[in-house]
Amino acid sequence: MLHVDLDQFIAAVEVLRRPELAGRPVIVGGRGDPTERAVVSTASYEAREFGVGSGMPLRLAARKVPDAVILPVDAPAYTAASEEVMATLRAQPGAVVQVLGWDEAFVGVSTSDPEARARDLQAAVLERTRLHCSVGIGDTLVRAKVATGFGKPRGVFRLTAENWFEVMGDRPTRDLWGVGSKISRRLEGLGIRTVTQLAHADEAPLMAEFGPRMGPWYRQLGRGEGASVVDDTPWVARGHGRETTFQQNVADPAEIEHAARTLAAQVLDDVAAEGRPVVGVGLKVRYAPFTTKTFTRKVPVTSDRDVVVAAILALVAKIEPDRPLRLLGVRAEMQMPDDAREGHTPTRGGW
DNA sequence: TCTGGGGTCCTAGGACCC
DNA sequence: TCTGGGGTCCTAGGACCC
Repeated sequence: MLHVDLDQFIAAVEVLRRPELAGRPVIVGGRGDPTERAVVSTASYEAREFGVGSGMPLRLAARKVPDAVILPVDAPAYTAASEEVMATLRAQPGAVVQVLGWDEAFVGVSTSDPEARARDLQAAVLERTRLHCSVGIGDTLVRAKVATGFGKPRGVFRLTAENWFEVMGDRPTRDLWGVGSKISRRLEGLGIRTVTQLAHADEAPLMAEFGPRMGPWYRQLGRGEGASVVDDTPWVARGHGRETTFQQNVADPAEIEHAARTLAAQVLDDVAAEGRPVVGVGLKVRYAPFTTKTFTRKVPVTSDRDVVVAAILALVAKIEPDRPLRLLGVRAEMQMPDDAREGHTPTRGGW
């Protein structure tokens, strides 16, 4: 199968509608104001030259690139561009498309010449959307996904059982899709630093460290193995959440309750648009400087907004008084339809 | 230079029941 | 007379991804 990833997607969409920005360092994040609490969503390759990347505080990015063009995040524009890209992929003969986000998808195809297929796909996307993408070819989802990174920008790369260890074997486990900084550090505690070491590790210590599901799964990841079928079952959201980071920390209970009610109203609008009842609520708070706590609570299946708001306010009451808040988030879990996909192997946000 | 916002899934531990 | 073992449900927290 193929994995398609648009190159610097958000920055590219911005440059398309402002051609004069081509070749300039473009940084997209927050409301486009580098004095605010926000992070970089995407930086153009020109900006990356200065060491700017996704997730970096906008303030810091602005200092690194003094003449950067800093733009606000315009989600509707990216959604529209994304839909055109995905429609292009779906229009490919025999293609099964599994969307992973605004700028990514797996594309299942059967072909004797995957590289040619990948080039065709890049050409089709470029012609219809004027956007460039990179394509990974793999015999599993994991290998295709990892392969794309070697194809960037605008390239094609193939990763299969044949060359997996040759390409990935000596790399740190952090380079795997699903291994972040915390897991790679815990793996190091077990004496596992490289992909090859993970692939050949004993299962028992992995299970003891990560549990009965995740332990074996990490080892499988080290081998690049796992699902090899692209699944285009429509995605059904488990819930919706809204959160805000306060520009100044907030301690006033009345102000906190007001913020919670505002977030709850937005969440309930998103939930209502799906037409499924609520089965649980959650509250996330970040106390200054940066300690995060979550509270959750089941509710009897309901579509009554007042009932949901009351449940959320009951969680608000658990917030420690007199501790300034930096962030407040509200979430609602919805009842899942009986036919929704579940019980798949863990990919943690990956599918 | 302090660290967004939207999601998903897994694990541990306590409560409760038989 | 202090006490087993199994199962399920719920909450909190952690980790990852885009």
